[in-house]
Amino acid sequence: MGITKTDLFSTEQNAMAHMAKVLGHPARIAILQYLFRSTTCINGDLVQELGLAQATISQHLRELKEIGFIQGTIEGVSVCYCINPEKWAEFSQLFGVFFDDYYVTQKSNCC
Amino acid sequence: MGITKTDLFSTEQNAMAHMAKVLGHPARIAILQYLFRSTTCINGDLVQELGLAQATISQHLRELKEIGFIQGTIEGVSVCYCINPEKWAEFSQLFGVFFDDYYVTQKSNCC
DNA sequence: ATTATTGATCGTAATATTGCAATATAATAA
DNA sequence: TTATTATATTGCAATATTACGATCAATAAT
Repeated sequence: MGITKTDLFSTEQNAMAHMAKVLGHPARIAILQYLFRSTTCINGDLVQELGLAQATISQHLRELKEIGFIQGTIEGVSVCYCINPEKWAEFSQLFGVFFDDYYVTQKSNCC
Repeated sequence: MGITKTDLFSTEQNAMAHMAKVLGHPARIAILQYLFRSTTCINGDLVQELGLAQATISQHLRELKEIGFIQGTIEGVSVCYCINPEKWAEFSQLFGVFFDDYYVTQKSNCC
């Protein structure tokens, strides 16, 4: 099939999985880490930095933007991309809660 | 293509992405959350709990086990699955560091 | 021994993802 | 206007993922 049965799961579970999925590619991890440090934040730099084609980078940027990890501002001919601070904090918290939930709700370690 | 160019990225970036990718499916999120709370931790319960076929659950469990999120112990005919505490702590920390890295290394918010 | 029961694996169909060349678009410069 | 530069989109090929029926291997119950 290849299609995920999203209707079997809660909105939160689907959202969590979607967020993780977007982080599930090394190019997107690398883009985010590059944006952490970038002062210029011009899209074109990324094509130099990573070894991927411009079209491929553009696609990854779109995915990161769609879910909200990053935001883009048009600056003349180029586009300035950077982390979306509000969303970043939100996602960071969601992941934290997910991982901590194990410690909070744990009943017994039966194996 | 459909193949990820892992050689373009660091071991850490690939590891991070792989970990996120495994979390990138709602069934696997649901399985983990179920294991948080389970006291019996028998595999078969998951087939009842989620609405997926046994073969599908088994595949998801394998992925979770391969990367180390969970561990399985054979108990006669059935298999007892639960969170791997050491790995859980490790992965939790890696995600934390990744998200916090933004705040630590941030130079300027240029857009 | 025979027959459930449990869970893993195999094979396969349907769909998704990755990557890139080619092309389109949009803003500025000459 | 025309060229140039920067990014987005489209279309496609290759590969990966998701899901499940069928089957297999191992133990348990009869």
